[in-house]
Amino acid sequence: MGRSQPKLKEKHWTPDMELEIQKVWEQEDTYRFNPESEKPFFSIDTPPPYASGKWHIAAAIHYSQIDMIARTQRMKGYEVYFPFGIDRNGLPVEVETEKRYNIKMLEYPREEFLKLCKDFLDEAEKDILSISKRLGISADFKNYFQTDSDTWRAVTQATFIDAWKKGYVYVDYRPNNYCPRCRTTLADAEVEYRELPTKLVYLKFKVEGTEDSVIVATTRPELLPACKAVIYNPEDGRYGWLRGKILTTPLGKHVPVYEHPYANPEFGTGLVMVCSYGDKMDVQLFRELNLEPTIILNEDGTLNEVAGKYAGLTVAEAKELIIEDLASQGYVEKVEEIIHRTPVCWRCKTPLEIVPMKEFYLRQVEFVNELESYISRVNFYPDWASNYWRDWLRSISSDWPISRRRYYATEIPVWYCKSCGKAALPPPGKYYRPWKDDPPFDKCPHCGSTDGFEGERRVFDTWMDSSISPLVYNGYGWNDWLFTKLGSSDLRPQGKDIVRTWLHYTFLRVHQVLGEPAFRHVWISGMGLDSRGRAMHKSLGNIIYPWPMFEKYGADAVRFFGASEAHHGSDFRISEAKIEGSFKFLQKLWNVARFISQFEEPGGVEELLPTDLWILGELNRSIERAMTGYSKFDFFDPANEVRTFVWEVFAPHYIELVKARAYGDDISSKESEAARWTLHYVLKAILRLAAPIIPHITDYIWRSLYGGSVHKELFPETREDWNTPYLSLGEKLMEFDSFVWKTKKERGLKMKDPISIDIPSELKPFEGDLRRLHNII
RNA sequence: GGGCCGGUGGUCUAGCGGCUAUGACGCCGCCCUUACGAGGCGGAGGUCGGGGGUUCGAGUCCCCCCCGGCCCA
Repeated sequence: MGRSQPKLKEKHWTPDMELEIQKVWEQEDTYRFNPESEKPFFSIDTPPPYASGKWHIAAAIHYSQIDMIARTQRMKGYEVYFPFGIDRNGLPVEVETEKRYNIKMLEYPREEFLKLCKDFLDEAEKDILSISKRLGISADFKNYFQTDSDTWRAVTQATFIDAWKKGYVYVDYRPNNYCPRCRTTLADAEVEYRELPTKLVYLKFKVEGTEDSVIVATTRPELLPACKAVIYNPEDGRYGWLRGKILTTPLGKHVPVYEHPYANPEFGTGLVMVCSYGDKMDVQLFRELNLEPTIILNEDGTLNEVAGKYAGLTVAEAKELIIEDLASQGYVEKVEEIIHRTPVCWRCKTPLEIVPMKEFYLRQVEFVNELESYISRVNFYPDWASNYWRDWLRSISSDWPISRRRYYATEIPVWYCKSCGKAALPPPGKYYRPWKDDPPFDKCPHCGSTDGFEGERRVFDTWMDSSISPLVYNGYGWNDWLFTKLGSSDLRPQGKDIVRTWLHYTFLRVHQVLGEPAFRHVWISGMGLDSRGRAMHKSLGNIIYPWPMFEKYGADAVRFFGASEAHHGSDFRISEAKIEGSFKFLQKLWNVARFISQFEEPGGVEELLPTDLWILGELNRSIERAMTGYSKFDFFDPANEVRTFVWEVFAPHYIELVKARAYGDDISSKESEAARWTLHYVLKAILRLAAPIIPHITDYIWRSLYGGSVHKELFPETREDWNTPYLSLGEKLMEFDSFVWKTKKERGLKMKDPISIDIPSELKPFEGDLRRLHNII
């Protein structure tokens, strides 16, 4: 009869069954990348997650979506290179290490501090790797990358040496964002802004040669010793009479007055003090007005001897004291408490200062036009996401300061000749640590001296490492054979929040190395928010952690939720109730498969009945819609299409209609075979269609019923011969089912009780199946 | 202050000038029907962010504003 015990024994799908299938994947090495493959390659520039703190569910969902991209491309016939990396460089680990051991990095032996950082990273890394594996990420975890490995750092240094030779690197002394806590220069891209309370102090300035005085409002009275001018807006009628006048500051210094549009008439009194340097505007004004800056800050954020009696104090201390002093001398008109938009360090949130320092710069201003031309050569998903990058490119006005006065990062590979002082660079290819190692040469290339060298102690901005990920992953600098095959990565997946850093710097660096766009595809995702639409933060207590979700519902439920919640690119809200809802769908799919698994799959079929052709037509339509979503790396439509098809159409209508036929009681074997063949055909198509999104349950079912792995299959294709006129009757058919069920309920009949009811003439083709289902007499 | 994206029942979503605005999840009743940690039937719930305008007719086109997110100044 073709009917037996279900091949799927378990009555329910449970999360621990995912672990079984993961074990099989590991043993089989199911996702192994074969560099010798004849298939076209597709390589993904996996974002290396930072090894610190715990992952929350939004990060897990983000990575599961990236995994869906990899799986999609495999099922489209590509040989997919899906590396995995862990980001371990930079400030966060230093800050964490300082906190954990209650030490200060700069007062701690460098070598030992690095060791403490490494221990911390090794530990944090484990959590990320285990979550990623539990999610079913099909990346290569056996050969994962670390951004602090000798290999990676050697490539970072090699690309720097390359840039140096090409003239893209220079050293300059200029005012920069400076974090007094981390004691390092920061790039514009690393600056964040906070609304912080501060004091707005109204100070009295005398107008020289008159008895008049004017009031200047400032949030930075402690910079008064470095005040070099006062400005007002040319539109501001109150101050026209000040043109060309000299003011005397409360400290007795004489400063000129200028008209300048930067002065905001609405702020304070409309008169603005120009100091070196209160903010970015001051930097600009010193340049434009050709003023001579006076440096008032030390590297540790305290004031220097220029500040006179305030020397040695921190900015905050000096501010309080100077307000007090000036007030007692009658110079303070009033003090207001205001909320001020303050630049802070992206990592430690300390308010930044502007301090001139000698730093290495990588040229980017001169590349902006070429980079912008890449926007039209690269596919963005969603397409409007390219705006994020375009806007940033158009706002770039200065080069990238790449040197940092930190420890846990890639060292700048430069030695300075003790005789002539000039910089000497080693040959590329090795990892160099100039602060502790001797240079690989003993003669100065500039002056020929053999007096020895001083090693550079500074390190690179961590984005110098991250920005070459598509090169390092693919073999550049360590496996030429692989890199020749793969080139730079094909696709960059990342969040929208790091476009100005990771995406921009990558395009810049790869352009400088290869002279072409880093990627063909850029996939920018939205942010995962809590159920009320807020970002998840420790301080809000709204973080959902992944492990409890895995234990209750499994990775596939989390993944399916992540795919079905929102279209790609928009922010999405995460709630446990919805993950539970996804789990219910998996249950439904399991039971559908379990039901079908009791029937032998016929080797072929002679003739299909109208009901069979109808569902195959529906399947065609679902495949088409799902594939449109997959082609845009948007998993919303595929997930919802599969769910709707299985839950709303296939299970409640088709399966019910052909159940009797499939069982084969009182029916010709030909007709029974048609039903059984169709059931299996549809199930196989559905499993393949859903496999990238829910890889565990689909593979478990596939292996149990058909052998081999669903992940070695290609996507199902539509078939023209399934597009029959029966498809257009589907809606009527399902409406009629509901009508009969409703009528039986109204008449107090049980579902299998016989009923006398007219079948609409247009549904005559389905008459046999309808009569058997509803017991129509 | 500027840019980008979005704003359709609690949540997600269809809609892309034309009948009383889709569907799902969730919620509330009633029922039980051997693939089903399910299912069936019914129900509540929406000023389509607000205001103007174009049109015979607007979630749907135009303008202004408001709100949210991200980015920038």
